[in-house]
Amino acid sequence: MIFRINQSAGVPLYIQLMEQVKHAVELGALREGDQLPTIRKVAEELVINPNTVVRAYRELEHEGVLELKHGSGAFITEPSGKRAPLIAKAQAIVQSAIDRLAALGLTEEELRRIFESQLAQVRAEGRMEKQKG
Amino acid sequence: MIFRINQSAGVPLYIQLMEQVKHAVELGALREGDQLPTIRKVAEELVINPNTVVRAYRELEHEGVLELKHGSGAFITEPSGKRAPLIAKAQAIVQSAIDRLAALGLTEEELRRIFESQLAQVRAEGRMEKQKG
DNA sequence: CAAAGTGTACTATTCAAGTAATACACTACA
DNA sequence: TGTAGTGTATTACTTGAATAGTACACTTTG
Repeated sequence: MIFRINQSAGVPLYIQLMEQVKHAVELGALREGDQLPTIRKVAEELVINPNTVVRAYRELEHEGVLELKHGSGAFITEPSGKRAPLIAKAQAIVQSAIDRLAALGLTEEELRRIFESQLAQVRAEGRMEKQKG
Repeated sequence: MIFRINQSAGVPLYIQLMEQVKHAVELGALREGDQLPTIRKVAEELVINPNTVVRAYRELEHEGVLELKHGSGAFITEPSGKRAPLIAKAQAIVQSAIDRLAALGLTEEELRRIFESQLAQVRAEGRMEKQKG
């Protein structure tokens, strides 16, 4: 598991970390029992404070995604679920769309704004699932 | 111009407002000379503090997107540019992708994570334009 | 058993976002 | 000319994110 964070995104770092772990689990890249990188190691690699990583891990534990074992490490507890193929399919769709958009010469910022705008549209129309399943 | 904000998104409200104005300009929905809703009106509609709106508008002014005219209002200064058709095309691509994804029964959160993950991918590979043009 | 590596627990501090309330200054318009 | 509606300015406060540093407790491994 390799984390990528964006310091200037406005989104709290611990949220970014949480999202990435969740995504890896949803995709099946992380499975039940897998060990996550150490709090200290993550903090060191990303040059952020260990407390920030602690916060992310602890919230994930609270949500039942992983388990923190005192003295030994953080381990995934949530089974990858049957949705993994669905997520993989969705990922393919997104990838092809982003590829086309990148080829058009769009900026990341422009792309983000378009994405948010369209998402808000779908949300407002109630066409988006609110809970898994 | 109608604003939509998401209080629980983690993204600062003034940033959300800025992004939406920029997007409207990029898309050509807002043109040079168009007046934006009043600071007080926006604050009232969204039930947020006027200072937050002021901040968004002021930063947009600083970026040259709009002009604040004391006593009269906020007006777009930036021409819509030749990129409008490009943005419109991009928007169509995104819309069709999101429609397909929504139909799959994906959650907004799942979709966001997939989007961020793929975007990070493209960014890391340097396949994304960094400046307009 | 000892040491290294892990998570846990504190306290203090800094910074940005957002709220709240008030007063002021300029402009458009009847 | 006045008044309503606009942006401007200021001060104070609350909250959450993130940093910084230190000490402690548990587990694994040699």
